[in-house]
Amino acid sequence: MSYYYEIALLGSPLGVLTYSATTQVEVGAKVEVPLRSKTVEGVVLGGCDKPHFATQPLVPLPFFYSKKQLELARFIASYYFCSLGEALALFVPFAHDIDVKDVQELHSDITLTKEQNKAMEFLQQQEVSLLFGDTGSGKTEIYMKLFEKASAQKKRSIFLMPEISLTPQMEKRLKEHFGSSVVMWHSKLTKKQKVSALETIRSGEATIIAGPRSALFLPIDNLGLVVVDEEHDDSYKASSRPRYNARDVAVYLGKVQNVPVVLGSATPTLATYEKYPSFRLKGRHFKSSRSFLFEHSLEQLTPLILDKLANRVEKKEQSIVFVPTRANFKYLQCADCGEGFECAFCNVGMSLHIKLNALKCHYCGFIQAVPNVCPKCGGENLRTSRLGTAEVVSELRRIFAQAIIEQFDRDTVTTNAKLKKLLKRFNDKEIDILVGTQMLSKGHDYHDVTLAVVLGMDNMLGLPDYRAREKALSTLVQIAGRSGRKKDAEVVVQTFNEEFFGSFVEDYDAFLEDERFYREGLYPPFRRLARILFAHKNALKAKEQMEKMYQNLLGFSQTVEIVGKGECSIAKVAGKYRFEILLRSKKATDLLKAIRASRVELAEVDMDPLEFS
DNA sequence: AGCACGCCGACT
DNA sequence: GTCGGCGTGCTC
Repeated sequence: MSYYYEIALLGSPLGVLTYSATTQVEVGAKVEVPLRSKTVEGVVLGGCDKPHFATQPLVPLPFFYSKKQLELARFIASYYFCSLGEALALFVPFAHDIDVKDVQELHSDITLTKEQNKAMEFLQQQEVSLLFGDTGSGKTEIYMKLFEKASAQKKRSIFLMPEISLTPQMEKRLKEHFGSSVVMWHSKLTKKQKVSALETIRSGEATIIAGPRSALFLPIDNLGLVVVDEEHDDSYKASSRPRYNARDVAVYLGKVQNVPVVLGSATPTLATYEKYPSFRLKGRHFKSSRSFLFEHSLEQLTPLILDKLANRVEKKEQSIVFVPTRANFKYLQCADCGEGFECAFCNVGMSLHIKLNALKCHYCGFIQAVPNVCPKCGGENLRTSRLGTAEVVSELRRIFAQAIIEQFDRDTVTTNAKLKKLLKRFNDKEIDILVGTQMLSKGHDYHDVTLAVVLGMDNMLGLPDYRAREKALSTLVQIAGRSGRKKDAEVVVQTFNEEFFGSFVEDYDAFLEDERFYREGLYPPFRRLARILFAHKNALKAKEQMEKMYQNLLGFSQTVEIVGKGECSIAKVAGKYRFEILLRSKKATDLLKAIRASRVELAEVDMDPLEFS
């Protein structure tokens, strides 16, 4: 007697395949199956009739995906256009299908202010809601109180944060109140750590499961709440298949599990602000004040900035300097003939890294020696442009020889240990000036910063992205929020757009209202976008597929607008030529319908895209 | 004729 | 995605 089952292959873009078994196997069971000359893992989706072709046998494994995990995976596969196997590969299965213990109740000494209490009560009444609270207004305490309330109902909570790098300090903070009821989960855990984390979840000891995107996909019973902190952060969007947005998947998870979802931010996206009811939590419970100073200048270390920094160094106070670019300079160019130094594999300029004595491509990692003369005209006048963190650090070290100045970006902070060490040194006052990229703006606590210098805002604002204003302003607000926690602080913003930043930096509500008019009828959240990418090392092949899909899409002109098609703005990355189609519609379902019916090979669908290069 | 490389299609 | 079959083209 044989049984036949449809199997989704984990991580494979292939469709469902049929395998046989001599005994019955449960739906959701993890199995091993032969594929070609290899053994791969899969998930049983259901039984089926004996097929007309010969089948191979499956081997059941002692792991199971729950009905709800399967349902969420189906949503991801259909909305984000990947195979069910690719979607299921995100999930962690149960080690046993039974044996779920009671949730432990949490008790902490957290007391909320009147306003925080009001916020909590509001959030508890909504299915999905936004906690729109200024940096330092006490959002985290509200989350913690919500976790406590959920545990009183014998329910557990998922707490999402944008990046692994933010987990250590949040872990510390959570554990101060809830001890071993907190478990952190992220992809960088060792195998052993993962096993132990899963054990605490299974045993019922873990009541709060916290981490970045991947924390959404654990086998959690008795879920009572999902909190997405820093909901505005682009890190929630996966940049490879499945290109899901963890914030949106969290909302869907809440719907599937019938559990409230709380999104929190000091700088919420317009999308979230428009879509969900929000509670506005104003003010900061720090007593210090913050003043803004706008300097109309191109991106550089001006006398004003150096003067302010000198003043802080003298007073033994701490400063942070934000620069949106890594390396010493983003570009190198021949001043005689204008020739730029492009990566051999990508259509992007190579960045100058003086420490490596090399030009490096920030897209594919290709490295080449720094040329002495222009390879095109032989000219010796090579010119750098677009200041980066490394250059700011070396200039500041030259100017302030007595001060300790450190770099804080992806080039220097390569491991969690380095991050921890750097943050500890900064908070122990061993560092005077911390120079960094976006990393600097992301939720790390600096207690005693009295000066924040913000460079490059105009470059961010000028990006060809409908969210450029939102991104630039939220970055500025977030960086400003890192300063002035204990003592009064100054924020120096280098920009020619004082009008924009000046009007909104202390009034994000007003920005959201203004932004609504700018986007109405054109951009999300009022319209939905999908970007279809075609990448291939043969440019013609990529282009042909784009044209083919374009033709197919023309049939949907009633519901879906083709905003543009052609070469991507970065036409080649890692040796692959890239073409795109950008689609817009009033309804996501219309986009999905049109894409489903028009899809061709090579077409990589990016729903609700955040990247347009 | 023998082999390396690259493209294309199938995978149960 | 990845493997293997096969065709092209170069070398012995």
